[in-house]
Amino acid sequence: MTDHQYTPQQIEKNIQQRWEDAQHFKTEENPDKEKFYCLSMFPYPSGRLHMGHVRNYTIGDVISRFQRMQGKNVMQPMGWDAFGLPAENAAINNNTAPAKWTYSNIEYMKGQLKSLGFGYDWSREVATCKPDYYKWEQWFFTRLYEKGLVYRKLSTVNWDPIDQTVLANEQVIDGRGWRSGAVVEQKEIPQWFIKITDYAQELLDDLEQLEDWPEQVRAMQANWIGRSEGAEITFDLESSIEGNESLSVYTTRPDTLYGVTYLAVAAQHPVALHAAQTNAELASFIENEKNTKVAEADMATMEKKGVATGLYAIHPFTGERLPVWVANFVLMDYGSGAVMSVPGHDQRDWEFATKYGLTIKQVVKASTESDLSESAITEKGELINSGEFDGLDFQAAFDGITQSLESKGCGKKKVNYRLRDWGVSRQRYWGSPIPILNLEDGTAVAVPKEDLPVVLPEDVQMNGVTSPIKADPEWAKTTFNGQAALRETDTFDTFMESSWYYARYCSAGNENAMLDPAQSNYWLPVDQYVGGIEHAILHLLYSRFYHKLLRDEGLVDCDEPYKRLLCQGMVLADSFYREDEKGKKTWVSPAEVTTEKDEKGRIVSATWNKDGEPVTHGGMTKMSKSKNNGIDPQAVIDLYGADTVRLFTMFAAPPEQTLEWIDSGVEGSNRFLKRVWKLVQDHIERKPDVTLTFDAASLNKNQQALRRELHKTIAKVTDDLGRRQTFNTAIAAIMELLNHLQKAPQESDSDIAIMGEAVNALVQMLNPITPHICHELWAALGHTTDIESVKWPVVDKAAMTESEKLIVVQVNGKVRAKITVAADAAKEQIEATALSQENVVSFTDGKTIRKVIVVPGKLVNIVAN
RNA sequence: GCCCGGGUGGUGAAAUUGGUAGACACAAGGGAUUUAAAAUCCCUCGUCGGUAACGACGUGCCGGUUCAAGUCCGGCCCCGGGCACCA
Repeated sequence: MTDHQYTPQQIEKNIQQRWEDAQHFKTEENPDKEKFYCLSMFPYPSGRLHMGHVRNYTIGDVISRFQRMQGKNVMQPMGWDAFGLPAENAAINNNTAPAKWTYSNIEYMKGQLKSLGFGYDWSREVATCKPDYYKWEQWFFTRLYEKGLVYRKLSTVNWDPIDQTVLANEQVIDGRGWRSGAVVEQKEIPQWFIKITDYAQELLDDLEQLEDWPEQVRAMQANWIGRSEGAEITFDLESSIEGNESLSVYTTRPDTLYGVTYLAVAAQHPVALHAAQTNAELASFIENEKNTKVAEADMATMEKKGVATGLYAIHPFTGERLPVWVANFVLMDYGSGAVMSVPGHDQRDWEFATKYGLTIKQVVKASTESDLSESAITEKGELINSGEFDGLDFQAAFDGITQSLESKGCGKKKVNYRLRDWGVSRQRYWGSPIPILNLEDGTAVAVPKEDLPVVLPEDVQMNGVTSPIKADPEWAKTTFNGQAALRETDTFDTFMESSWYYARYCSAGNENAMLDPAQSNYWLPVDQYVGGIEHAILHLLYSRFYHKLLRDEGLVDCDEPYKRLLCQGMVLADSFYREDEKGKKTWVSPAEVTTEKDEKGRIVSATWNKDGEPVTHGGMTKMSKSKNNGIDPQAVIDLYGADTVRLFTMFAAPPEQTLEWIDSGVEGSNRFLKRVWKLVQDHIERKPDVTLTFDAASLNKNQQALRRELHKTIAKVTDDLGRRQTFNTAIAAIMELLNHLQKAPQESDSDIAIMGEAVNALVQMLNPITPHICHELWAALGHTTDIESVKWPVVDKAAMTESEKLIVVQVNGKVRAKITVAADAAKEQIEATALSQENVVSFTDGKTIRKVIVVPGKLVNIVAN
């Protein structure tokens, strides 16, 4: 017998304990059942769950429980993205070791996840900082190394000259080291790269398969990959430089070749460096550029600057002498680090040419009146001043000129990508060691499989400057085939761990292999992935890349890791601040503010509870530390229970939109659950006979209407939770149903029987969203089987059919009357009824009826004038 | 600059295939119950006019297609996100 009061805290604790004891959410491969793999992005164990986590994981749990109730074999795992810089910082601040801090956070947050009732299979839990996880990542990296997909090259890092250490980008604040305050320098050190560019085309092409991904994410990935079609063109130099007789450029506009009036190279280009040896002005320009890159890297519209090298190249078709310039807008790491400049048809080249008095030549006809002294003509069009190619359109000119270049051996079509290879070296401590040995003879080898994992020591002292494995000279020392060797002391980018965790869940704990294909091929691809939009590019792209690497290693057999993707929106809350004389804002937590509202409900004034003095309302902003407006989920769970938090989170906005956290809205959600509780308890108190049935044919009008309402709701909720994933409208439909049920009289046996049908369905439909209260009510309704293992309510089509329909009557598109007609009424009859309506008559009076449109079951539109 | 989203009551939103704009909820106002409060229940709630029935207007702006437009098309304004000297 259940309580008359809804007491979420007690109910929730009991059921969570039962789930845990019974290992209720543990899953195994079962070929007889359709599988469903639902994955939420695993959290970084920062200490406490925030509202963003709650939203993310509630969405995942609702989908999981819904799919479970569709009879599928649902796996929903959870783990920890446990490596990363914050642990190092926290360790220093708390005088502990990153490992200890991380493990205790995991412990706490795991408890929080359980208190929200998420149905995770904890037997598959992974923590990426554990050797049994990163061992396989290291092994896989050595496989890639052997396949030639990994290479080492010099690459730039942020260098703190006082601390003598490498800084991560987030440790550089306004160009200075976060701890030392020293001006950060750029330094070149050898780092490891994985050849993601080898897969650029496939990563681009396969985006088309991802029909169930948000369009936005696909567009962002396509932009990031940045494919462009053009030509590589080689210009002979007038005189050779250090054995090089030519200069190669990349262009997407080979059609404008006749408009080239100069070439431009990057400051780091070998040609530039060579010329600088005998050109002091150029040398200082190059030196200056080095510094500018550091201090003004974010300047979006930097002035176009350059210096002539004094060198000349020869136009492959006209033989003209083209001066070679060094320009600050040419990027060394895109294309070949050199461009052909067509100031007549490229705005950037035009600005540069105008500034330095270089020739501007028109070779494409302008469609409108354009003046080359105003700006470049960038549209594509018919060629002029281009010798034999005059009169060709863009495509014909593109093809003709590249073919001609190719036959002369000085050019060819080329596809370029914006995407760069993935640099995976980090000079941090709290990450997986890179499994490479540097031998005395200067060569590098992969750590042999039997010596893996290269274990990261966990019991360390952090000094805040140098990584403990770099600070300890002994750690790196080892041998390889009798030869002295030094271990790599850099660690992997943490994206390495998060790129394959989804697959490891399928074979979690396997000590003999990274993945067991029998398991991964049963579960993969992930059917539903849920996470934040902030991972739209890097994580999702690296992860897709890694999946293809796993496929090519024979560990998985599908092409893409995530079938359907849902990116949830941010969680916002009111923010409040106080400004001092200097304009510095101090943010006050909304939990400590009392607000006054006008009759429209808008905040007109706010005071800080601590001193009773006013604070300014800063509007609804993303919950963040900087705005001090984070709402602690734990406090809300303690007050209202997890079900209320889950319900509000899913109801207040569609999942991909921003969610405004409103206390009164949370109360409203709690109110709804209390009403559900009361409705079901009232029904139970009528002591309904479980065998009580009704004869569908002999129901009165109101009873029929109620059943119609119920079955329409079942159809809508099923579609909203499954196909549409608009959880907010599913909940609205259930609320509407509750409103109807509350008003339904309970006089006859058939009244009670219909109510029984309805409350059972309602509890089932609500279960994915608020599982605790639903499990409790389900048991109270006398069921002994688990609510999630019984069949999802089925739509009774007969109950949905209406004998009469409400039809809207419009005159010239405006509603003038509403009529009720028999569902099978003939068109003519509907038309006649519509035309006889008093209001319709008055609006058509004196007019001629031109046309009558009848949309069966919906509306009649009478066109008259 | 380029590429995606989006703009609907006091507020969050709904309207799925072009067919009753504002479901559901929050806030607000009024009432019942109560010694009182909380809780609960009932009513009103886009704007303007009207006691009402009802009417006019109304989905960022201008125009178009259509019997019918929040929804489709063209142009513009504003907001959010992503990318950006990418040749």
